[in-house]
Amino acid sequence: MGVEEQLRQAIQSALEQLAASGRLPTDALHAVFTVERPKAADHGHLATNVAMTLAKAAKKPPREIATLIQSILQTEPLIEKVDIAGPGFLNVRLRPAAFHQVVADIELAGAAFGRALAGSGERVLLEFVSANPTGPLLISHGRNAIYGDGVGRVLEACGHRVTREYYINDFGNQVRLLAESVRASAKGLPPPEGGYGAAYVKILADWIVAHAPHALEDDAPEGLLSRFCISRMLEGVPGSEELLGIRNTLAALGIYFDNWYSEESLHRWGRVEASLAVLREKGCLVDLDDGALAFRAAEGEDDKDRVIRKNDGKTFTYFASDIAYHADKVGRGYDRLINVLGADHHGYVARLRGAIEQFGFPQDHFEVLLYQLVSLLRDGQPVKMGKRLGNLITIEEVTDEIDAAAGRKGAGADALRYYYLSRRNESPIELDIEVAKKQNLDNPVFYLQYGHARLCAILRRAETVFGLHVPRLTPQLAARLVHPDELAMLQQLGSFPRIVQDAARERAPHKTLFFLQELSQQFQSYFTRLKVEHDAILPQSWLTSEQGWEAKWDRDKTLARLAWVNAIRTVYAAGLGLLGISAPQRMDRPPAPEGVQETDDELDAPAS
RNA sequence: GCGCCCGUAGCUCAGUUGGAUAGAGCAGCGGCCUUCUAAGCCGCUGGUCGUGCGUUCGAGUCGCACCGGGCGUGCCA
Repeated sequence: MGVEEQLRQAIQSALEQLAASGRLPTDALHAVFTVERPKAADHGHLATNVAMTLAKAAKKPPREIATLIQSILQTEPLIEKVDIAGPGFLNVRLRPAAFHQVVADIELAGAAFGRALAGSGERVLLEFVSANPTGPLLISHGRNAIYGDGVGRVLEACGHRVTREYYINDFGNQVRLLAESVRASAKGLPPPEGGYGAAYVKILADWIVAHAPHALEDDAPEGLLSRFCISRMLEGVPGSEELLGIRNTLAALGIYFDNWYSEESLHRWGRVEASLAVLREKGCLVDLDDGALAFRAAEGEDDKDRVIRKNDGKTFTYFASDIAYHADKVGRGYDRLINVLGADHHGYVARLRGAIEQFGFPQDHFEVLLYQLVSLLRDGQPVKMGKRLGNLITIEEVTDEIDAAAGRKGAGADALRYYYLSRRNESPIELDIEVAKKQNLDNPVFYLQYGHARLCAILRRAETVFGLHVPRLTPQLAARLVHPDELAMLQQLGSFPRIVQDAARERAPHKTLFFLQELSQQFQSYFTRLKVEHDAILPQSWLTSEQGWEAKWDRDKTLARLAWVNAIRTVYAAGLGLLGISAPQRMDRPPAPEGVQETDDELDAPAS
């Protein structure tokens, strides 16, 4: 348990005592208050506003309530001092032992530290990405993929059972247009009106000519040619650098789906008609005068009728499929349905909600997580990107370049994940493609990973050079952990479970990222300071070069710090795991760029 | 017109169900490597939190109005 939770419990029991003795009203027990680390160091380790939030209900001035609570808290063995400040804040100083407890929790839980107990959660269907398989995944799709997966990971950490699902729009007009564009390309003709003209269409066409030429003879809308096109878009064209396939692109980002759900199958199995029959039964279908069929949501759900079948009497809109699809989701018995959509779809949410309600699913368990769109720039200029235009920027185009700059496969995926997860989903993003590709060793994601690698390096060196394994933090060793920075970091580690829960509850994986950023900063600052102060964790050569150095060596302090380092490393790795960012055990110093020392010469060189 | 999202340092963004003197990264300037990884550390510079009212002990945070930007308001997906 972190110190925040310990203090929270102490306050709660203090309130119980005060209520029992009649010094506070009984509703004080339900007080809502914060326990937080104050920004100013002289405000102690923790501060709470409990006296202020109670003032109204207790009909007493905040400082008077604060005095009551103070007198009880001061008897707590782990509390050193309690001050009353300002309008009624309680500032609390803790004894070092209060901070040490979290290490035992981390030792016990290991990589599972921060996760909530299993079994307490819900069965969640998380639908995300679901990009049309009529083109490769673009950099803008990356936000959906990475945000959705981040939400999934953090929900899982809180005990929910998450099923990740990708809805494949393999039916209808866009698929037909892709197939026709491929057919045209195979014949050396330009794409049809509204068709696809990007380079990948040619690659698709070449593959089909080489491996399935008979498909070109099939003119049916959902026929062989469409099927081949979709499967190649999903699985990739073997040997092609440009058409890796959506599934492989996602895998390279560390994103895996449990289900790939076909829209076409809904039609093939009559699920669309079946779900419409249910709606007809409920009386929420409307036959329009021109022959079209529309859905009318319950009062207050949506503002107009939405067409399901066009006025030709036979062509279904995408909404028809979505009704059937969501009816199916409801039927599969999940506790919660979550859809991740770009903000450009938000006008669609009301009708979807209206339809789901008709299938008897509780409204407050259906969530649509909207993220704001990514607008692309190239050197500061807006880039217009459409699947029918030529200038597509794929995910690989960006990640490959970062891989190359960092000299490591996967660096680009880590960098992209960091980039998208470092913003709230409501925050619009302007992504300059040239800047993104140039992200080099200054990339903030490497800062995080470097911190982890450093921790690993300490533990590795302890073993290989000194034969020291990470010990359990016994009380004897804990007594050697008193450096204020060490205690502050333990405080930070203790808040991790709370951060994870907040991130899950608010569907805000970026909170984990900012937590780690702060942890990294604390550690790397501490690490350098010890070096300067000649108080390194492991014995240094200035010590070991002397005869009988071991007599001067504070072995317990080293051991205590190893336990401490290992606790940080554990939380670090857990946090990176929640972000889907890799946690390298080693990051060797990159070679110094050549020619750096020559730069002055140019300035000093006499003009010739 | 109406609906949703956003507006915080030069740039990119955090800001814990309203808390004390609003933070970080990048960029800029100045320092720190014979010793556990310098992909690092320390310091400095940088703010009318879009504007104005209101709610209260207290507002970047909540309410209203306005300004500015994005998206939506398709029988496209």
